[in-house]
Amino acid sequence: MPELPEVETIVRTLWPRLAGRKIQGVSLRRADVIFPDRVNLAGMLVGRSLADIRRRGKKIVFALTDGNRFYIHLGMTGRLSLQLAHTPPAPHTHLILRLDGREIRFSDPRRFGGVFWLGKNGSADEGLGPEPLKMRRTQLARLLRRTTRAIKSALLDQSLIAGLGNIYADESLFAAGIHPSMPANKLSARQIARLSRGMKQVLRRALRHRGSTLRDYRDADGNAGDFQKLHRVYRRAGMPCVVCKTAVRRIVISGRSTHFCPKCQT
DNA sequence: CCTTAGTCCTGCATGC
DNA sequence: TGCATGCAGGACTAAG
Repeated sequence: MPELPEVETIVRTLWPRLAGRKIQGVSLRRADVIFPDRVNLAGMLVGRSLADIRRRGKKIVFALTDGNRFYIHLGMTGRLSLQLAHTPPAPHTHLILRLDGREIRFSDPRRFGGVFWLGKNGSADEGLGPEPLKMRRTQLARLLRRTTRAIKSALLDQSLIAGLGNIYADESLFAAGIHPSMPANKLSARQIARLSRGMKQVLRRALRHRGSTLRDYRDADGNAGDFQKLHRVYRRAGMPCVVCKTAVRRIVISGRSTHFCPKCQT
């Protein structure tokens, strides 16, 4: 599932090559991936140029030179790719933006993702907490102090911290040596410090490895990431902890599978 | 406040 | 071999 490192990698592979390009045409193959559904996307996009593409949380935010903006959320299985126009589109390609000889294509088999029109006034920050890589330890402490939920659950809450998903929440908690069930407001100052550091370290490493490809994720050029090889707990239930050899456990928190080492995480 | 369960959806793994 | 079933989960909603 694309989380912060995957989404950031897509933006980094997309934007440098698309700066200023004009959208020549729009092919909407499934109208129900557009929100709100009344938006005439083609009418708003054709003839406009790309002023910016950036990431906010897990959103890919497109800015047009006329001041309008929209974002794409990839959900579970969404992909955004830059391909030559003559390449046959992958199955479940819902939206195509034709540029010069190339196209930006949005595909998403499971359709948990979508294209969200913001217009000139809508904000991509809506519903999102701060960026984890820009967060200071004190800010993290402030956020976590005011909730009693399990820390794992808090890390997944985009309105608290924007960009972590199931993989990086589990990996961050392992890096910090914190049990995922621990109530967020019970973390010691020391644990907060370890989490602040561990979370950023995990995200930066994942960025360096261009994200994690378990099945679906690819960057805009179709390349897989390789951080999945460095996962220390995620989807490693029953396998020995890389630090202490204790079997990694899998439990369910907030309906999400959660992986941790019972010895290293307390 | 919190949690759980259900919803959306398809592809893949499993089991008979 | 082929079918049915279960599971994965990001974000949201409803219910308890």
